[in-house]
Amino acid sequence: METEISTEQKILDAAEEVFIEEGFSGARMQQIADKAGINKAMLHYYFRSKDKLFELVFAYKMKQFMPRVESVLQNPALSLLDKLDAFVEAYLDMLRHNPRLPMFILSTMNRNPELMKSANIQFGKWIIQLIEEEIEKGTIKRVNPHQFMLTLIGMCIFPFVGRPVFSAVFELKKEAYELILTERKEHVQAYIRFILEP
Amino acid sequence: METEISTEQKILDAAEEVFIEEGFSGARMQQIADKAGINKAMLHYYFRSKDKLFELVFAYKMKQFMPRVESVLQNPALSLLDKLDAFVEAYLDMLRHNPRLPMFILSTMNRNPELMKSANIQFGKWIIQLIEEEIEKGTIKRVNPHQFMLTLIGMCIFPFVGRPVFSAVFELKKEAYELILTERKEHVQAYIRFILEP
DNA sequence: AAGTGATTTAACCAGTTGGTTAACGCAAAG
DNA sequence: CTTTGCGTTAACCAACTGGTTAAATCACTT
Repeated sequence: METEISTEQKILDAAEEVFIEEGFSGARMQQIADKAGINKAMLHYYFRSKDKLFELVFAYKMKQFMPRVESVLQNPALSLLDKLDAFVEAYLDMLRHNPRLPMFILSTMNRNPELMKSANIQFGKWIIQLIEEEIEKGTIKRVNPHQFMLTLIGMCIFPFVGRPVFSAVFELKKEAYELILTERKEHVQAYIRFILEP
Repeated sequence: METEISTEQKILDAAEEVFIEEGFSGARMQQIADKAGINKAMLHYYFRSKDKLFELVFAYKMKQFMPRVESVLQNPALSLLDKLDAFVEAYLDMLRHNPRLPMFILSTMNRNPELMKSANIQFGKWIIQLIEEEIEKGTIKRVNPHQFMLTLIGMCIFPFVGRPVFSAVFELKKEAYELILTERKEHVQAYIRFILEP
């Protein structure tokens, strides 16, 4: 049985694909219409303009990109190490299912930094505070929280945004790079423990 | 005294700025002409087409982006740790002078992976081989060379491509982020020693 | 001064782009 | 059966885009 997909949703799906592949200025309304299997005028009927359509797609993708970790972070039964482990686990899984997401968000934000409004931002402060508390308590080694988080997030994201360059420089074929991505989770988690465990 | 700048060079400089700011599809030939202070027809007189002009700019920027480390890597007077230290030192300095370079290269390569031809690629193999040799000799700890290099390069590049997102999430103002970039070098070098020193 | 080749300009052009419009189809409501 | 309002379409449009052209200007040689 076929699930009915509304025209609106077909447009959003197509727009997502095209914007991620081509970026805002590279994307063409006609291309989105074709991919959605509809008339170009429908795009403007449902979403007034290219800008509006892009805003919606971007906000949706941004939500996906920002880790939803409030519940994990606030779970008192978990140590900081366990929390970070869970974060890396979930985040790397999500990225493997959306490998082009990071480049889409990062490159869009680079040309349009004010777009950040559409995102939930709170968890940054929480993590920093959490790290500082644990350092005070002496349960983890003393590190610079921002430098540490920059490295940690970079370790998750860079394999995806840097893939073409990295696999060219180190002459890694598709399968070899896939293997690296598979093993990345353990590697990052080992890094966390190695850096933080007293 | 004023140094004469050829029209050709003025165009290249302007094209570089515009392509880096806007990307290929976002860049406009008229904008490049305006920035170079010349007529649009001159662009086509000196460089046949937008594609040709972009290719030149990209190849030039790619050369800048790829670290030139042959001499350092092959200097037998330096230990691997010293070589990596020197690499990080030089590379982070270069990036601080060209903060938008990484995003330009990475996003272009993501949409156009075959452009890699224009780059010198050899140093990847050398570094991997070097790391494996040192592991054999027991002078550094046993690590997965590719995972290690992915982390190391990511540590250098991510602060630049991820800046807008990161500074928003952690609510870092310009000065705070600049400080982090300043301290990044030491942080990366400390990481290298911490991971590799037996 | 006239010729010559490279450089520069304004005007132009055809194709593309985001966006609009007016008519049409069609199901539900009256 | 007619009306009403949403969904859909083809045709259209003005602005913009990369690219061209023919004439003008400049620097230099003869």
